[in-house]
Amino acid sequence: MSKSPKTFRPKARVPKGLRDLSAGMVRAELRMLARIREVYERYGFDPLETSAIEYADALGKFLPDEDRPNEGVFSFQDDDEQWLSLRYDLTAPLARYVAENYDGLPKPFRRYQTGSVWRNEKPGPGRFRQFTQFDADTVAAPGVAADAEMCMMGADCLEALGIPRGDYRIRVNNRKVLDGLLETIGLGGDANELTRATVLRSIDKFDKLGRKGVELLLGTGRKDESGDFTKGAGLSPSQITAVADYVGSGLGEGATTRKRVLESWRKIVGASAIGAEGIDELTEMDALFEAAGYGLDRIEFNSWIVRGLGYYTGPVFESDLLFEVKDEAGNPVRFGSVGSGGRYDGLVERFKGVKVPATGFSIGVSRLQAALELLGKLDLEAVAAPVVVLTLDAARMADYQQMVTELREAGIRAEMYLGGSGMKAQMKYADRRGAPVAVIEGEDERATGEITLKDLILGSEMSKEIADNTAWREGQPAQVSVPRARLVEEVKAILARHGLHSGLHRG
RNA sequence: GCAGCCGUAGCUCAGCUGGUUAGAGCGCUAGAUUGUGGAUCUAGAGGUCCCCCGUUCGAUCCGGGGCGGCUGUACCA
Repeated sequence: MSKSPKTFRPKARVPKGLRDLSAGMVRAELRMLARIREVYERYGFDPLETSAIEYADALGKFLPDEDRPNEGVFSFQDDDEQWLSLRYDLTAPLARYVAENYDGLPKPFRRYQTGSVWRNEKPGPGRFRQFTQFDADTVAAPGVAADAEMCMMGADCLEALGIPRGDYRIRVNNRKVLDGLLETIGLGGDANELTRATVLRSIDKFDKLGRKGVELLLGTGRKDESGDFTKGAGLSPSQITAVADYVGSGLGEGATTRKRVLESWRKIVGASAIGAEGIDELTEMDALFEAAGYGLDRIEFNSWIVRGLGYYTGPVFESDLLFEVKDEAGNPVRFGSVGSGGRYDGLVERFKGVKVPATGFSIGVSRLQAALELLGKLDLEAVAAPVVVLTLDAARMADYQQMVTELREAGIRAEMYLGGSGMKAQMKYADRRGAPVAVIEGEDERATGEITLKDLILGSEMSKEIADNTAWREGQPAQVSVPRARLVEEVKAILARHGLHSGLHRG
């Protein structure tokens, strides 16, 4: 029990679902963004930035009310009492931007955008409350060529990020096909809207639960591992069979080509006008994929891709990683899609009252990065640490400053030690920083007009063979004395020996 | 949101049927070594035992509530 008066000490902790990114992670993300940007630029998209905060009503759907102002989005009230929200994706702000600037934009309007988005929901593996997305969208393009382009570009991005062909798949479906299926089994019309939503959500879970699980969800319901029960759609046995047959139709021996998949779907939903339209659209996309040489190893038609309800109106697609990801403990982690998109013809209409067809693709950069990190495929060490100039004499700081400046002017990443500890600690600091070279100028050196350069990379290797500390220190391994005037050249020589160019990048 | 498990130093964890000063390993800071990274030895710093309420003479331990974490599920714009 503390008897001292209470002093308030805030607990230092990052809010849940949010995280700090250290140097390696930030650099890794920047590199990922650069690679995606290159692909988007090559496809002819232009950058756009919009604000992170929007009026809540402009984002739509999640209008905060007094009781539950934070359902899904982070919202707060401005001075004038208007509700503001942190953007939860980059598409809704795009719709606002397009509506606001409609007359001045070239149409079709093609833009890419990256940035943080925020969602007030439960975090999970690779799922954060603040995360980075990288979107490309084409607005005012009615034909499915725009959708096909998104799929191919998505594949290009994943490969540009170092994911080999075959380790990912762009999975494509069409909401019109799903609507056709529902119509075919007698679930058309306004009265069945809720049931339709439940059926679509069940189909979406095929990947996770398999045919058996989906059939339970379509029927009476399903109990999960924790004993929690999910209510089913309550379909009849024949309806369940029809849906399950459709979901299974894109798989296995029947799916040797995309055309085959479309043929089997046409048999199931072709009688419905909307279903036939959806299949015609996918047929057209297939022709474009073929013309561009994007085979089944990159893009497939997939019956269980549904995506969010009440949003997409035509082709929908997502990119999935096909290999298993395991966490630190070796348990498999289910990562969800690392990119997704589709056609949304109604978003701009909210503002303008006229339909503006649009399609887009969004890469979940943070989630993809988390997956690559667990795979050990994230390149974390591509920037060389700075050369460290030791500061052994407080009265000679100007000399050290001069050395650092010379190195920097030569394009070498360098810093002088700015802490308050002695030489041993300074060496430890240089070591921990991963510095390739330590520059030492103490009394001894100054007397002779020389400086000591210590090759820390070489020294680290040599230390493995030296058992005795005294010998290790007295031997002063991997260090040379050189004239002060040759500082830059000699440091460069050591860096070159380790394949480092100027200390800025690894060779 | 719902369900299950969990919550003790920076990290990984001990801890007596509820009893006075809560421990270890690793890590951190420093000394041994007038100016040298690893190893070794030594010392030091670091804890409202998640929070609140209750039971009790007394709670890190028992009960209730809350918060947080993990897993499953729901949702995923």
